[in-house]
Amino acid sequence: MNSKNSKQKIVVILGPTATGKSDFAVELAKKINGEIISADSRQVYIGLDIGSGKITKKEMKGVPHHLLDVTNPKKEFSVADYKKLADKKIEEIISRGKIPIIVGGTGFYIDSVINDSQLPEVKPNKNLRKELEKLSTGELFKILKKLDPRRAKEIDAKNPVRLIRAIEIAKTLGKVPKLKTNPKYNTITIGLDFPDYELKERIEKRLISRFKNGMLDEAKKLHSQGLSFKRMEQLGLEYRYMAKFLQGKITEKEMVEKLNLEIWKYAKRQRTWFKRDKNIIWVK
RNA sequence: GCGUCGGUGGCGGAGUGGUCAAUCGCAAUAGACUGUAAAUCUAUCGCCCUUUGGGCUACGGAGGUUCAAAUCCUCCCCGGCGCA
Repeated sequence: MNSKNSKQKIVVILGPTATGKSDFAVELAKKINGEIISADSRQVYIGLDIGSGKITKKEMKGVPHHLLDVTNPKKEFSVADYKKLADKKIEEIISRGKIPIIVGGTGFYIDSVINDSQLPEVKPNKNLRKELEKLSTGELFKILKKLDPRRAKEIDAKNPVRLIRAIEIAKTLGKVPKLKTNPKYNTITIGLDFPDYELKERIEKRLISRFKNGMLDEAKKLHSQGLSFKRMEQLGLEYRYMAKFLQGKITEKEMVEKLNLEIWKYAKRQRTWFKRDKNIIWVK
């Protein structure tokens, strides 16, 4: 009771894409003397601006923003990287006597921070992954089962990404440690959302305006700076379909149609993730 | 008008006498998520019944052949193409 109340307060603003989280956060930050920490797996990359919906300097209205532009898109970035940086930023903000406001749509990143998830300290092993990628999920599952029956029992046996990472961990640590969580902050979480038809409309309008604002040029520029189309496709959504278009794999019409649909589907996936947290205060 | 190819589930598209409520892809719906998370993956997906199961209605329409038809035959309707 007491210990809970003595915990530092932090605010989280989340919700599916295109719900106006950034603007909402700026207004709140001004009111409560806060600083914003972005929780967006794409906005961490330098140069992914229009396509990722990164807030502009002007839109920040003087409110400090953190964890935007922290790495090069050619490099891989992960939750673990995010968590380390976010933990540090939170402490810094608190030490300044201000309130940290975590804002974004990447649920996995947000949860890792507010739950203080103890992710296994095992770095990605490129060579191992390359080898494992050649195997079928059935084979991968067998390997994991031998290494760590406990983890094998609960893992998604058909998801190669999950299986490979689990094997990677088990190979170095002997097994995959049970995930420990231990929330260290007193978190208040606000969720922003809209009814389906309205969110779809917002997604469509936003996509049009992104193209108008030179999103395609941004993609071309990124490529000319050495970002491969393969990597761009990995980044998903806007970047994925612009990369396909720029390679002539799809037409412009297909790109736009596919994007509207895929962004909507993404929004629904985000909602599914957020449903697990019953403490979110939804504003619709 | 003649010829020809075709009309299949929300869409695309397999199937060409039985093992078909009908491969597959897309969409849709629900979901998972321990360093790729805008990523990756799963389930369901004609209607009804509580079921490993059963019933019903279905493959443009109407008849017919057959023990059995989405699959064969006849006529009709619709679309593409070719020739007039």
